[in-house]
Formats: sequence, C-alpha cells, structure tokens
Amino acid sequence: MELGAMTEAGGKAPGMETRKLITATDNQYSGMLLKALDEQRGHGLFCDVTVIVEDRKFRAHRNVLSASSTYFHQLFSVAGQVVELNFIRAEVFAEILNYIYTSKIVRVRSDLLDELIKSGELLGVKFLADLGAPLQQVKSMSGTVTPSTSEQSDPDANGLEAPKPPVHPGSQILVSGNPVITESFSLCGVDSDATKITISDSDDDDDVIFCSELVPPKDRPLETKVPTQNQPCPNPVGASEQTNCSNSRSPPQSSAAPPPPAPRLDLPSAQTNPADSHASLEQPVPSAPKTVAPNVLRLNSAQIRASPHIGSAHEIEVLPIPEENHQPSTNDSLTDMDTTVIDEEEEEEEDVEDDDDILGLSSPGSASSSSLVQQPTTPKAAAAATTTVAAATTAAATATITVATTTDCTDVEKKPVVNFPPQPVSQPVEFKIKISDVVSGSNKDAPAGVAPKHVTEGQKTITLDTATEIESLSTGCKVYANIGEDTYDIVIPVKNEADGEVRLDDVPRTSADDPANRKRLKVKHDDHYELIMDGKVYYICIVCRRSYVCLTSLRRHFNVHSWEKKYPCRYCEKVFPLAEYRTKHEIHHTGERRYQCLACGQCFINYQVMATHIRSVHSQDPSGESKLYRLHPCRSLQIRNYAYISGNSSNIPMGNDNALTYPVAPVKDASQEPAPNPPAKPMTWDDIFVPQGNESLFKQNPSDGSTEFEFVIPESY
DNA sequence: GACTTCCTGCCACCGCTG
DNA sequence: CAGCGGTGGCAGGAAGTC
Ligand SMILES: [Zn+2]
Ligand SMILES: [Zn+2]
Ligand SMILES: [Zn+2]
Repeated sequence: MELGAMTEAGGKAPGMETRKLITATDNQYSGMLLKALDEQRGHGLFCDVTVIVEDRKFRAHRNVLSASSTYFHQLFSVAGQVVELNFIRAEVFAEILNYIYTSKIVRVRSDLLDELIKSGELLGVKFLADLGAPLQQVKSMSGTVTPSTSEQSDPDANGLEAPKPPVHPGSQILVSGNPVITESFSLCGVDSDATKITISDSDDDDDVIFCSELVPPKDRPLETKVPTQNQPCPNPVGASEQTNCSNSRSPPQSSAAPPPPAPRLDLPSAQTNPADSHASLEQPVPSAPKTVAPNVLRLNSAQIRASPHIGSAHEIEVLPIPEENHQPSTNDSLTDMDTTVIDEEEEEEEDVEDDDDILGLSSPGSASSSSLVQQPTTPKAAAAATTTVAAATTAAATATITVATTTDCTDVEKKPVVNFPPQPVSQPVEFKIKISDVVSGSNKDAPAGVAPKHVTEGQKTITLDTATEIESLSTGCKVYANIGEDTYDIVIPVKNEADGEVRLDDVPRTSADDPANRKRLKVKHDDHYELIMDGKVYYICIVCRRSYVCLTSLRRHFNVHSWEKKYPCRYCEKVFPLAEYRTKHEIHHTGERRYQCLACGQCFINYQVMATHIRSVHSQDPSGESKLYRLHPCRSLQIRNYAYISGNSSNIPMGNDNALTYPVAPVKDASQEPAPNPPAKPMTWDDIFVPQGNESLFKQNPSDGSTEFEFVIPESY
C-alpha cells in the first residue's frame, strides 16, 4: 500500500485551515480482486453468463469478460446469459478464460499457442493476441513451454508496467509487459480428473445466443470422431462411435463463398451401406448438450421459414435498447494485474451434460451469417460464417454435473480451427445485429434505422416494427402479430419455475435414458416462440426459426438441435434425430417393400419410388382420389403399425381400398424375443424374407392360421 | 431427370394421471 | 375411463444429389 499526503494549498478561503489530502493505494487490490473473481468463477458464484464452446460450458462473469475482451464486450451488449462460440475450441477457450481471470497463461501446451493467439485476436484479448513474439521462441522448443523460453522480453508489447512477482516464482517467468508463460508441462503431465460440482443456476434464463454461425453444417470443421480429451466423457460408451445421421442439410446459402476446405470426418466408405445413402450427413458424434430446451437465441439473421403465413411482408425486429456506453476495454488493465491464482484448480466450466449426446449441426432453415463476430473477409472465413446450428443447450437449473478438468493427459488431436477471420483485433466490428435480447434488453450497437416503437420492460411486452428477426427473443416469447400496422407485440410469459414443471435437465439422466424407466414428467420446453398471427398460432423454433403449425412437429423437429434423443440404427452405426428417419433407414437394411402398386402389383420400398412409378408407368396421380397403391404393414421392423394398415387381410393386391396385401399381423411385441445380436452386415430382403424358412428371423405364429411373422429384432431394440 | 432424403401437417396409438 | 401429452408413422411436397 502506498500512502501519500499532500498539502492542500491555494484556492482556499483565507480563514480555512490547510488540510492534508490522503491518498492510499492498495497495490494488491487488483490482484486480490481478480483472484476473488476467479474464485467466484470457480465456485460458480455470481456467474451471469455461460459460454458454450463445443460441448463445454464455461461459467463466467459478463463484466469480467467484457472488460477483458472486446468481443465479449460487444457481444454482451446484445446477448443473453448464454453464448456459444463456434470459432474456438473449448480447450483453447479454457485457457483464455484462465488468462482472463488470472492474467496469466499457465501451463499451456505450446502447440496450443497458435490457436490461443488467434483466438485471442478473435476475442479481442490483446494480451493473448500479442503472444506471437514470445511464441516464436516457445515454439522453437520441443513441445512444451518452458520457463526459459518464456523469458523473452518484448518491449513493444502492451507497454504495461511489469507484473508483480508471482507467488510461485519457481513456476513462472515474468516479463515486463509480456505474456507470462508459466510452468510448462508435458502432454502427459496431468491427469484429467473429474469432480462433482453442483451448479445452481436457476436465476438466469439460460438464453443461448448463437453468436457466430461460422460454418455451414456440412462444412463444419471436423469434430473429431472421438471426442477430444478436453471434452469430458463421463459416459464413454456414448455416441462417440456412432455416426450421426442428422437430417442436417445445408441451407441455401446466400453467401457465394465456398465452404471452407476444412477437413471433415467421413466414415470410411466400407462402413457405409449403400442402402444408407440417404443418410446423407455422416457427422461424427461430438458430445452435445443434452438438454432440450434452452432459451436459445441466435444472432444470425434469417427469415422465418416454412410457414407461408409468416411472410417476408412482416418483419419483426426487437428493438435495441441502449444499455451502456462504455467503450470496450483494452484489457490492458488486466494484463498488469498481479494474481496468485495459478493453482491447478480446474475450470469450473460445466461439462455440457451428456457426452454421448450428439451435437445437432443442422440448420436447415437458416442461412444468413452472423455478424456479431467480425465478418470474415476471406472466402474460407466467409463461408465459415454462414451457418451452423449448435445444439441447443441449457444450463441445468440445478444439476450435478461431472466436470473433468481440461488438462489433457494424452495426445489431443488438434482439431483444425478454421474460423479465424484475418482481421486484427482492433478492427471495428461491423454489427448487423438487429435485435437485442429481450430479457437483457439492450443493444447499443444496433444498426441505424431501427426505429424503436416501444418497449415495456415491466410487462415484458415489446412491440416490433419488423419481422425479420425474432430469433433473439427469449424462449417462450409470444409474438402477437398484426397488432396493427405491421407491429408485433412480443409477450414474454412469466417463467414459473415453481409450478411443478420439470426441466429435462432436472430429470436424472439415468432414468431419462431408459425409456422403460423414465417416468413421465411434465417437461418444460423452452424450444420455441409463439407467433400469433391473424389468430393463428405458429410455433417457431428458437434455434432455426422454422415455424410450425403443430407444436408437436416443432418438438419433433427440435431434436435435430438438441439431440436429446437419439435413434440409432439397429443394423449399423448411424444415428438419427427422428425415429422416423431411422425407421426409413432401417427399411433399407431389411429391403422390405411395403408400397405396392395396385395396377401392376409391383412393390416399392417407399412412397416416393412408388409414386414415381405410378406417375411414370401408369400415368396416374398416386395422390389422387383413387387409391392406386397399397401399404403393407411393416414386417421387417418392429414399428407401430396402425390398425388401418393391417385392417384388411386380403391376400390379393387388388381393389381400391386401404386393404393390405399381406396377411400379417403387425408385430406388436417382438421385444419378447430379442435377437442375440444385430445383424453384423446389412441385411437384404432375401436375408430377411425367407418366409417360414429363416427361423432366425421369423417365427410363424402358431396361434393364428395366418402367416403372422415375428420378426426377431436386433438386440439393440 | 431420376432418385433420395428431408420436412411437416396430420393423426393413430400408447401410457400416465386424476 | 376420459383426458392429456408424448411418440412416431404416413402422405406428399420440397429440396438435395447424382
Ligand atoms: Zn429448429
Ligand atoms: Zn443402418
Ligand atoms: Zn405399377
């Protein structure tokens, strides 16, 4: 502490005594403050933002992040409580976060420094961005950052006063104004361990802001097939070896930029059954956020899709609410802070809950690029800025989560990081964000021309004057359209956490995983907005903004984002987000042809092929008044066969009713005789349908004179 | 252009709850 | 047993792929 005294002199009234002005400087305060903040972060105290990177959650304080990162500063002026970064790897971000909270780069593998620097540039963390010079020396060393190599002085660096001596001088080398690289360690130096922490996170809305849709789904830089070590995998048996057959489909990209040539992880062709070609996206299965219904906000602009009633004529914009005017911090104030926090304490980031969940990558309906981050200028980066949909996640309101440390003990295959815009950190960010989070209700960087109508914060009613972007609304917002003159009132329903509703997050994973054991709980979904337009209600996916007439359709659709449920093929390794997709896929394994043309008797594998046949061969419209085909109950798979399908046991594929050709009863309970193993190879029609001959697959139902087959399903059923 | 896959309204079915 | 919510199959158009 420094104490000083000066005598107050002139300017005083003649009769006044001279007084001493005391100045006291607590030189340790800044360091202690930062340490305290870091400890709070470690305990999740007062954290008001969750940053999702890959499959990991990092709890932090918005003030701290915004003070140390120009990116976060600008982001938090519009974002909610949860943001997702798609352009940084979790492993790297963990280090960045550690730096932000400790002012040190501690035990960072040298092979991460490149990414660290680039990420620092992206995030506007000047200190990290300036790590380049010391990195040159560091990289010359073999694999690790050693104290000696870090002892490089860069007088041109931040120009800050030298940090105070570290608490652990043996492990750190301090260089004035330079990055502090401490305590190098080898790849095998530290074991990951897992600790249980309890996250109490009930206060915020867990809004997820997809602030940077950087990569089109199909061109997303690879997520390695096997999760990297920095993705804790409490359940290693999960889907990591599965092929994620998301229905993702790259939306039509308005951007002309080619997709980034990022490597993708494609399965070997040998693993792909030719019959599975429709499962177009063979995404690896990264660990994904489990929970279904976050409040997800996207800052990408895109039109509401699908519903013809939600036309472009109406545009919705949540009007920005000026919040604060302080300029982005240069983060210099942090770089010279001294802190003793260099311990091994694990990051408190919460592992996104379920590692065997699959990150939904699809964003079929969204196309436009995010502009929250710096706009890429290179084609690669521009394409990267187009579309991805990260899985919707939410921090559990209260959940016990296994958290693994980020210290990697084994060889971490370095993922290509492709989304580094070339702009320097200091370049102004061109914001195209037109919306602000209703809850946080601010956007000082809103573009000009957005004329606010009115915002009634207390009533959580916001009137909009355009309709293009509603994605930043908090979930549960009800958008009342056509209130008048193309204005829209968005009503945010009051959250009622005490009404007995149960978030999926709260459902114990073990029971939730087992459909048989899962208790039917009233589940609170935060997966949509409601747009009421002309008296009709449309449900809009908070992630991709597709609109739905039926909420059940949206629920079904939302799984492509959340991957809360996975539908693995029982014949191969593919996984689907919709049960129906899996069923149709498995039909290809079995080769069953359920659609029969009544004109010629020919059978087809699906409706489309059958319809094409009828149109081309018979020149008739299969969807016309008369029934031109017959749908037989599914025998090769254990699926629900509706009564109307099996209602007629006519054996003759003729007639014009809904009768079915095959005299087979729907297999209602094939599970009572599970097969020992799923077929090792894709099965063909001939493999399966050897009527009454292949006992391994079918058994004739003795109780019925008809040839009721019991299809022995794979064990995985 | 043929074929495949995706998508979504619709609705039957199922299990749980009161 | 009725009501309700979840599930998923189906139709048929749309979009993507080859
Ligand atoms: Zn969606
Ligand atoms: Zn399969
Ligand atoms: Zn025919």
